[in-house]
Amino acid sequence: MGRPPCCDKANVKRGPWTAEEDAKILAYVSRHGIGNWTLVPQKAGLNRCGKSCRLRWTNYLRPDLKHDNFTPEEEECILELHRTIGSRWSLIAKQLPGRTDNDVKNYWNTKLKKKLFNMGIDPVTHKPFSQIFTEFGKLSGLPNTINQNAFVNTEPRLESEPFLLSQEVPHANSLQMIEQYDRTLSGNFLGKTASQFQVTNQEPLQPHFLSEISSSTSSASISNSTMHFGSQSFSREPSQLQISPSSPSAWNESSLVDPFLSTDIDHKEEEYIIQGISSPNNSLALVQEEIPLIASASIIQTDLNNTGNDKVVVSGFELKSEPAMYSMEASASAADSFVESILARDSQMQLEFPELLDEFCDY
DNA sequence: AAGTTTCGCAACCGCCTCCAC
DNA sequence: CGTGGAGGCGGTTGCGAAACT
Repeated sequence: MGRPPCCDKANVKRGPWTAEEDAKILAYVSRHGIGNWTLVPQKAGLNRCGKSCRLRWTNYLRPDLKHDNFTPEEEECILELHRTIGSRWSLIAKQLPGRTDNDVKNYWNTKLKKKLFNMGIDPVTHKPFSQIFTEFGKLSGLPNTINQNAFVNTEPRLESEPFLLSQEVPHANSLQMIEQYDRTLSGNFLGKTASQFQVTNQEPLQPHFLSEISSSTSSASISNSTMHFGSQSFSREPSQLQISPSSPSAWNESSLVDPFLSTDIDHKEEEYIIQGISSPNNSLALVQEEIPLIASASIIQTDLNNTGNDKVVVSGFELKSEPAMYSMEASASAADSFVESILARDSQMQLEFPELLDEFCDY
């Protein structure tokens, strides 16, 4: 039944191809074109599996292939397409003339994945790690200190000193149009003034992509001297820090699920409205008026371990310049209808079923 | 200069769908 | 209609080159 095997799998040659073998494939294809690859080894005089011949041709010998480095435009296209459709390398490669799915896959695995990781972005979801951990903390009910301490919060902190938060200038990067802020502030915030604690933070800011803004700005903005995080806002009353709980309706229900309920931890995790925040030193203020900031989220935790220190995690994006459109715009116009339909579908789903897309389409 | 580690990428592996038999 | 190979694809590996110690 079925077809006969294309070759004697046990006795075909494997491993690197020689120039002579390459020449045989090239000669065969130039004479007969591409057809049934199972016949190629026999007709071209090669002791190789037909599948291996096809791979050698499509990934290396094809005359239309580029063998030079990926351009910044190609890189941005890969990033944007991967963010949208995930690791569908063949679809991504179709948008990059002269590149194979293997090229794109290798470039992703060796360069882009690390690049994103170093920028504080999860290469799978393309979201900032801090956002993922925050969301995970809310979903699982884990106290967020665990998440932050484990993955994000490595900054040194001094407590019971005046509030300080420096704003370092990040390094330049071609993809970088905005800067991400992820900061954990420590101190006993509730009922305290800024002079009663200090937060230092000298870490360079992490760059981030414009694409993340769209999903995060709906609840965040900054205007003049007030920074708003959803229902929370920071204003600049001199030398005063006031953080007060929002109304109970603003509490995140899921965050109240505490896996450690059986312990003696006094679980007070909740969301707050931050009515005021300021610094005794304007040059080191958390928010300086002249910096355009688009914030994404903030989590405040009160003294989960009765250490006398509350924690505030602030995430935001500083718009560095007028955002140029990604090369995706150009490439999409030339994209084949399949990819376009996927992108259109995802956009439509994002509008109609954002929860579904977040949950099931995190490639 | 030699040894070790990391990087880059070609090639292979294994799974899935399609389709010839 | 069932079987199993071809073709396609994404994931992984192995090895030579480059970088580092």
